[in-house]
Amino acid sequence: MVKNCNFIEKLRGLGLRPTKQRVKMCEVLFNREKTFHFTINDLVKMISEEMNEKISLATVYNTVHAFEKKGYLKEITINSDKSYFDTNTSVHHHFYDEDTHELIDCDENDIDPVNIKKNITGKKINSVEVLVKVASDNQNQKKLN
Amino acid sequence: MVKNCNFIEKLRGLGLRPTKQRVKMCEVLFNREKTFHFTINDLVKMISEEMNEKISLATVYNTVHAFEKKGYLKEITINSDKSYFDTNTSVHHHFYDEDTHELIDCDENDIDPVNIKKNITGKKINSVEVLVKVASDNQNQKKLN
DNA sequence: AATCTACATTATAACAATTCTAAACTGTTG
DNA sequence: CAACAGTTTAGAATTGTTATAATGTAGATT
Ligand SMILES: [Mn+2]
Ligand SMILES: [Mn+2]
Ligand SMILES: [Zn+2]
Ligand SMILES: [Zn+2]
Repeated sequence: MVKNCNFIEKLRGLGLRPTKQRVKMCEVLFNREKTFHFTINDLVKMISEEMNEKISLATVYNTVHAFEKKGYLKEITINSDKSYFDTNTSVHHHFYDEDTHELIDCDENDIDPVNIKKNITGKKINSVEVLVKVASDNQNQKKLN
Repeated sequence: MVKNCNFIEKLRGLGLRPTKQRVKMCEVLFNREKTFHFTINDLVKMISEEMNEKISLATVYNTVHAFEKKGYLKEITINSDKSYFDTNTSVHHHFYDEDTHELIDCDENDIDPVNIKKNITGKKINSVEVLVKVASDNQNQKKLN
């Protein structure tokens, strides 16, 4: 799903009919080098800009959830106002820029493995994810006060 | 705010009038040994059970936000469906039980300090929080398949 | 104690994100 | 080319949250 433009076959392979809406969404979502983090609204905006025909909001929700269910998108919880999604479906860490509300993926070199020393009886660990919140280091602005 | 029942003085000290709604909410929220994680709905339910008079939903929202602003509650983002709040306002890590949807605080002994090796130019780190998702270790259930 | 006023509570409306519904449409199979 | 299951769609419904504006009240002022 990460390679080039034959999303039609890829969708079929997932048991999803390759409608033009889905193919367009694949292009927007998966035809890129880097991880993409987005909200439904971001996505609707991008699609309507790139497309001459309009795509229904319901379809965007439907398709995002279909891709999520198939394991090609992952929901990321940053803030309870709205859902974020991520084309990087692995367990991974994030930086979150509180000024720009931008998410940045970490790779293995960015954060050392997290050492969990507690275990909860009868429970196994499914994921360990770190969220690092950053904001502008406003030394300059402080001087203004 | 964590001690006993003279919340009236404590509220006044914060510049908040000690109305009976606020005092009741203090009792529910802060009269406990351990950290308390809750949603607005949890709280409304608990209050209406403990109280003979009813309290307005708007007041619960107002008061939770007032306490948050004063630094006695912290919003925790677990899931984008609804907001969670935490009586532990420090930067700290959580275990999240995906079966019971329960949050458990970590203390310093539970997780080693997280070593962040990346820095983003012009940005400073405001917080580093780990979310460990756990679920029942269902070896037994697997045998049933 | 009565009055005053800024702050609080309340019911309800408004709102935004998301999900549901049911009718119209379309990709696929035979 | 049917026929059918899966898909899209507009709009309604639902949910969590915030705004509004009328009423109530804590605490100060007289
Ligand atoms: Mn928030
Ligand atoms: Mn969710
Ligand atoms: Zn990511
Ligand atoms: Zn906590």
